[in-house]
Amino acid sequence: MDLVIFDLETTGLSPMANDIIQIAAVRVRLGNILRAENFSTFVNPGCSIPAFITCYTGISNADVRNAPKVPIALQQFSRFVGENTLVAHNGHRFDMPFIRAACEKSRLPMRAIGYADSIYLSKKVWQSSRRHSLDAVLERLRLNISGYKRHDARGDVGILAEAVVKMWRQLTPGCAALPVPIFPGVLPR
DNA sequence: GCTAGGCAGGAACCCCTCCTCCCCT
Repeated sequence: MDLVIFDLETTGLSPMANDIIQIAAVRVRLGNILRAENFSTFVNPGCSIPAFITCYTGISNADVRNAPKVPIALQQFSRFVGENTLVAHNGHRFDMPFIRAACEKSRLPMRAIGYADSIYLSKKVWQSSRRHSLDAVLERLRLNISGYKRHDARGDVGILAEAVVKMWRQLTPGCAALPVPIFPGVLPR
């Protein structure tokens, strides 16, 4: 069983009011990042991207104009994931609710998929800390992120994969099983 | 020109509700 580390960029924070504009993912097997096995796509949200989101993510209307719409992009992502376990940072509160809402809005038939939230890895490694943002995790792990573009799903997913593997090795040196809860989520069927 | 929604977890209190903070784009 592999892990699929993924990240979404969206037009805002509300799964009901906002839409996905980029999905990126990379596969991890037994604690090793399989960099060649990656997925990334811009997503055409069918609406204009707010200026502050373009400022924050660097993703413009021109980037998504010819991209697949949400249902197609999510179905492609779902095929890439297969039956493997998803991992996202704050996925429990952000990414997975976004995917569920996007499926519901597009009336896509759904299937069950397990997912973990890397915030729980951070909470397990640094139990006394209250800060578990991705930036806080990167700072504590002293990861060199100079080759990655932050707030672009492709960059963030590369960074997150490195962070997940590093925390995982600290908690379970053999990287046998992920030592955090696996929650029930959904992807398009 | 535009910057918001909702969960988790703690406090106070005894089972909920309220409150505050975190975290994501």
